[in-house]
Amino acid sequence: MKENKQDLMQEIVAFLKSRGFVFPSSEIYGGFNGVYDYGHYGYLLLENIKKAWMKSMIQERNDVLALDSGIFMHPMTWKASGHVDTFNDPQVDCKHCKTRFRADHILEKFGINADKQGLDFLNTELDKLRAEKKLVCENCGKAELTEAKVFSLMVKSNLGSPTDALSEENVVYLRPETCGGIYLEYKNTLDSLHPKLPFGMAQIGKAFRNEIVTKQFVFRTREFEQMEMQYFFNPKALEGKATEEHFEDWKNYRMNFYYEYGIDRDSLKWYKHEKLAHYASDAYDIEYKYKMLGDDFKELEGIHARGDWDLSQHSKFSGKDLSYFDEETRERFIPHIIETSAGVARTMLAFIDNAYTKEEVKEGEERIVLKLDKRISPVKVAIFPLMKKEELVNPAREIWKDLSKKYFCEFDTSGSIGKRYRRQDEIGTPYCITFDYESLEDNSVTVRDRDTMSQERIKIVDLRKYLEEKFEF
RNA sequence: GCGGUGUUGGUUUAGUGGUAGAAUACCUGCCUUCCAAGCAGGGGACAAGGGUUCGAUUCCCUUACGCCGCACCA
Repeated sequence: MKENKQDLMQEIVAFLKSRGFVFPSSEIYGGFNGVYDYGHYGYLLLENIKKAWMKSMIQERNDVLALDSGIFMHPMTWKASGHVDTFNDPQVDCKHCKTRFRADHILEKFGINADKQGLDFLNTELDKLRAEKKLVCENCGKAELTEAKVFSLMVKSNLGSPTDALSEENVVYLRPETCGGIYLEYKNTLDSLHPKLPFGMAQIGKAFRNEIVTKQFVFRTREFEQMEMQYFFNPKALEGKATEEHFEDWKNYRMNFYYEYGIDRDSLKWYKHEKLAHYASDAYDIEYKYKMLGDDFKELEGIHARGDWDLSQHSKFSGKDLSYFDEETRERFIPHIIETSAGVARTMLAFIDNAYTKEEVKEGEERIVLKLDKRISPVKVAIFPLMKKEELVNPAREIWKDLSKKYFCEFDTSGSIGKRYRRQDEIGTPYCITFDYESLEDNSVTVRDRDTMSQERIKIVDLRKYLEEKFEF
């Protein structure tokens, strides 16, 4: 099992590199830890996943609005959110065996609740334990633990003038999550688009974290992309839903997204957070069982009830009124929030993990197929002339030209026809169209299906209609 | 971050103190054509830096990156 896990992971990583999906960053300089680059097909796949998310979250709802906010934000943003002061892991090292622990975890073992506490508190408590000679290394047993130190997960920039940059008070950070932008543009959105509660704001974008450890391919990276939505509602609405109902609705809606795009139901499950942030009332994660990780479940998306904490904090720090006046209840209040937050790369990897299939085609011969949902396949249609002869190549190219106006298409003349089919199977192209000698006579082409490998003869004039039906969602 | 281990064409790998072979992929030509056919030809690699040595891809050190375990994951 362990060997399988490693093998499949390495196999898929090599596959994604050799087929132009995912490259390690800066490889010609020896590599750069914690960042990955996406090649042609990887980019197309990511775009399709993001489009699918936007369609589901915005286009097919009438209560969620789009946003694209900056990566740089006012420094106060992260003070209000608590990131500057608490978005870090206070660490304690053992001088003897070099093992590193989280300070709050050590204290919790002694029954001291140290969650989200400042350094002073942690060190005072650690000192007390040290004085009682209780503070020993869990690993080697020696009493040589250092004091708690902070490793900030926030990525600093040197934006601004040199004098500004020197001031600790005005450090500009790269956003560690995208939702901050939503809170900051909540008021402008309310004032310009006048949505009524309940409504949501959604955005996709990059975020940055100075992770101490980055491992397991694209699972934990320092630069990553998020798809986030914040849903604002009145928890006391007379006619409306209660918080729990909103929460259940969003849980179902998000889980259905993965079902609808073809992820196996058995590979998805809920994880309930037992330890909640002090402002949160409920928190669940959607987890996916990665075959390439030896069937380990890993977080895909979080759905969290955040109360009115975020808007209250930003209201307090900015001095601006972020409340909402409910015509129905004649009440003014700070809306509560349910957040859905998914990682783009993890989602992509889950789709690939789920779609990566090896099939026996003939005796002892297998093919690799990416059985992706048609809607997210990087390339929709590939067009081949049966042979590399002018009389076949030219009309085939005309078909490619026409279909390319509507779909992402490839045109390939190299190698045997079988080889070209296999190549498209590997990148998940749902349909291959072959123009042969017969086509010159009957104005028809062969359409070959990725999953069944079956073929149909279709009139060239009917191709658009045929594909439209196939891609009808 | 700690410990272990590794790094040879795009990918998968063989091998060596005297600068390397293969499979596959790719390109060209011929031929063939509906599921990775054949023939001929071609381009392509010892992670980086330093040391030992007449000579280092090979031995030693450092760094980078990967993998496994531990720890960590707002």
